[in-house]
Amino acid sequence: MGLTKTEIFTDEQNQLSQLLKAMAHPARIAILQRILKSNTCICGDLVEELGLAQATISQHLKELKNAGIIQGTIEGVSVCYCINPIVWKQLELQLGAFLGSYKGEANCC
Amino acid sequence: MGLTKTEIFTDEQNQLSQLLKAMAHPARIAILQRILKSNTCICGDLVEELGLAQATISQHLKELKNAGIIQGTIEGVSVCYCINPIVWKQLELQLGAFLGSYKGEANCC
DNA sequence: TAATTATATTGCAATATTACGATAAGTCTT
DNA sequence: AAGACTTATCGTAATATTGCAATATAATTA
Repeated sequence: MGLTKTEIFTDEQNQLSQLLKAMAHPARIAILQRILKSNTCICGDLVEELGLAQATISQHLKELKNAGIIQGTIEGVSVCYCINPIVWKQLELQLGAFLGSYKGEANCC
Repeated sequence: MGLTKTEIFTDEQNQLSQLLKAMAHPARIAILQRILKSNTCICGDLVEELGLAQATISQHLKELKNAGIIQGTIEGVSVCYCINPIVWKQLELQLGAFLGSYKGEANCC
């Protein structure tokens, strides 16, 4: 096995889990935080700032890009990455609704 | 390799990525949604409602429990799971701050 | 055009995850 | 205690992820 059974879940569940998975790595959180901080985009600064090899950073960026969370633009020699506003907003809404649907303590456990 | 370099990240980054990872699977999202819906807890209903084997569900529950997102109480023959309010709130805050720190479009890409 | 710089891709080894059957462990009923 | 029932754990096979060196690709500069 070892293969997630996506067929049995809703599109929403699969989609949300994809986005979460893309963010579920400390390096990718660090990358996103870095992008959020320098409101402007960044590029290979990451390789210096995080302690990971260039190939590894590039791979993490690719995953974030594949998930649609960030987008990259070629800027001369380097590449400039930034948040994809649409996906980010969607994530914010979806996650907000999900997390917010918990109505504290009450009855259980 | 194949081993995440947690040493080089902050506790916050590692912790948040752990929580996200625990939720980053459609089955575990489905489980959480199920728990959120029946505000009360649930148990082996999941095995019937999701189309996964009992061992698989049990494993997913264990992961959610290990991450601290849910907690289980033995209730006679069955086990009752529910949200851990403290961790949930923390997640809500941390993620809210993270996602909310993006100040739309502006300059880039 | 050649050298330089920045990023992407490939190939690989180590480790992690997913799913499940089989089985163990625990609780309840009789 | 014996059986029924629920949940956990173990073992295993398939697949995915992580990280990096090496190399390829692309743009800029000399």
